[in-house]
Amino acid sequence: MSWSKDDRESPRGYHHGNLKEALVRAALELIAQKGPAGFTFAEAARWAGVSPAAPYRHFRDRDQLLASVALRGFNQFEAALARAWDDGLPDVFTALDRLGKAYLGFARAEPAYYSAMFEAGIPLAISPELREASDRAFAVLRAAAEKLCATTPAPNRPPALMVALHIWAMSHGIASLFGRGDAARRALPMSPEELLEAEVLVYLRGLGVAEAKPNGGPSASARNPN
Amino acid sequence: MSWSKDDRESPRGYHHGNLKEALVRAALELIAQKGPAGFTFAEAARWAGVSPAAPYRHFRDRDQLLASVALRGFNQFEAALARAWDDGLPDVFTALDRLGKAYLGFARAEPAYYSAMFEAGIPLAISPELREASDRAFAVLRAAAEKLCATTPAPNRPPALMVALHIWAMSHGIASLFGRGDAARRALPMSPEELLEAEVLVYLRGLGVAEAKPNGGPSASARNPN
DNA sequence: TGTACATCAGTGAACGCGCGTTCACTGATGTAC
DNA sequence: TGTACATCAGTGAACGCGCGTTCACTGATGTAC
Repeated sequence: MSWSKDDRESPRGYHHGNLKEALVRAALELIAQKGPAGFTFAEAARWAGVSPAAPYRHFRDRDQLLASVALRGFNQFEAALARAWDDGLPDVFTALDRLGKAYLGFARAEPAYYSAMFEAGIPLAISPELREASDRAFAVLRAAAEKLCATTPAPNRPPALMVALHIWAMSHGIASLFGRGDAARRALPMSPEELLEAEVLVYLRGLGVAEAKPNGGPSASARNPN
Repeated sequence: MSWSKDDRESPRGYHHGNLKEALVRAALELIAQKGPAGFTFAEAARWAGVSPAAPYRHFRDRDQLLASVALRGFNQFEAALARAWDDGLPDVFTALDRLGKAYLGFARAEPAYYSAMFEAGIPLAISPELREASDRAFAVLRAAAEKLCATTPAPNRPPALMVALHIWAMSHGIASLFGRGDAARRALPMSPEELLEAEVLVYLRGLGVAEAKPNGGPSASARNPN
């Protein structure tokens, strides 16, 4: 997120070369430092080493820049979730546990992306790409829910969409209440990861799918919440 | 939230009479309109019909005013939750369902309070009162979790603190992802209330406490999520 | 290979604006006697 | 009951500042011929 070699290596002349990219990175850095509110168009320009008028060549306004940040965030988020889920291999429960950890990991490692995506108040309707990117990210959760539900015999199989929304809500709830270490937070009896894992475990048992692996739980690091 | 009779009835002379109160209300109104970021000290003063220097008699800065808003928010939140929980009467499950609905109801009816409390980035450490108010609100969830856990035989009774945190995370997750109608949101197959109720039901079944009332579920409006 | 020209990305100066904050002040209120 | 005085809450003018936005401009790049 800080200056990388790429930014500095050629001392740039009149043309920046990759200003759009640099502005997105500047925005990320500023959001990380001061929250989505504490970032201004002018400061992003300064950060990119460019005059205050230059950003207007690339973004109509602040919101469009923020939307651009959120868009990249959703893409990276989707990639991280998909990588963790890995099509449910080697088994649904192990993969689901990885998925939850990836969710929390992303929120913690990329708080700027996360807040641009979920807390900055950018409406998804601002651009079709944004909505699509958001949908693709959710589709990973949805796919996981499908596979999970498929382990239950059809008669009382829960609706996968609902399960996906529940998993999302649990993950987001824990991420946004306890997931970012910096702010003065409530002391917890366990890490956010453990808390989420336990929550999902209980939930799965309630769905009637977790019984499939009664001995030891879904992953090596699982602890019995009882 | 808008001008009530109290504000207008005496046309006020040199002294406002209740400026502190009026500033808190102005902040609430402004936060409701434009989010916690889009509210300024100066505008709150204008809203209260007072010179821009006047607020300094009552608040050191913007953050202290925001903290004051959050403090009142926690107090009202606690009251609403406690009223809904009603000591777990007539039975734990009915009361818990009311509690969840009260949580979502508060977040929807008082988005300004809710975001000052959870999203404005005010650290709880800013004042002891704030932390205490927040603790008291959480204590209601905690009490509910205690009573819930007490329905399970001791040997594998889940830790109440963990259960309280889980319930909080579910409620907050749903409230902040789907709970506020205004922003362009994702289309849902059910209302946030139904979604949360179903989620908690599954979770309770997973805990092993919901079996106590297998027929019909915890409340009249409960739907079997299967 | 060289030249003319169009296009493009960034400049820098300027503007109006609202904000946060300060200051000496003044009008209102309450209290001591 | 009246007067003097202290305290307090709000005034209004002023300041420096950074922001968003515009404008005519200019340096660099690419392309046609």
